[in-house]
Amino acid sequence: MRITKKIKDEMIRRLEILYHDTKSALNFNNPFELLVAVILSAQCTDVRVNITTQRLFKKAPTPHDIVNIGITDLELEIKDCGLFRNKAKNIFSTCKILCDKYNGQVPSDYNELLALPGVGRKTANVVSSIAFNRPAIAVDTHVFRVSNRLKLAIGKTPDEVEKKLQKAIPREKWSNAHHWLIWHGRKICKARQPLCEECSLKDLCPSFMERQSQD
DNA sequence: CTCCCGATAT
DNA sequence: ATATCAGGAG
Repeated sequence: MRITKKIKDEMIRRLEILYHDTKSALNFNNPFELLVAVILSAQCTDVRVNITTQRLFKKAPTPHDIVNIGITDLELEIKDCGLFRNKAKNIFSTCKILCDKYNGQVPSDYNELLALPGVGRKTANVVSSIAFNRPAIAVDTHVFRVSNRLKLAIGKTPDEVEKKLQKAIPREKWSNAHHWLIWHGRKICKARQPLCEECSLKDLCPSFMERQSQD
């Protein structure tokens, strides 16, 4: 069944009320720290990333420092986050580029962000919107799952869901809505056992309706 | 599509 | 035991 524009607006309205004061769960003090944290966050909890970055930035706070400690030590530093060989290689290469091309700074241009190794659309959107205040909806695992369950934006890929979310949500709310959807996914609309009974959107949610009518 | 991958929740 | 965790590259 199709979800009307009116219902989607009501979903957004309720999410905004519920999660209006939420922000990034990743700890960072500047765009560079955010960039590294987001690269590390792939297939890893934010709690684990925050423990790792705190330790890492104490030893190597700048791109230059990370290039100096080298890939092998970097691998050991970030091992707990998983996918550590890929992440270490990407963070190292990205830091080298930041030093060589950008004077040790993170570029604010979207396409330049996207061109960095280990930076895909999701990471570029997060850095772009949080660090540089550009409207963007980063579609991570939570945003993807919640959007599909609510049928707020249906898609087989994150890119597809991103495009549909951009149509469903006014541009000035994009960056905030990204956080509303994440927090809803973390607290209520969880991957394994969603807390549908506690969900303030259950009367609007097609997935909950379907689940109801089964038993 | 597959591979990368340790920590954690269920 | 196994699904999942703020994905991206080949």
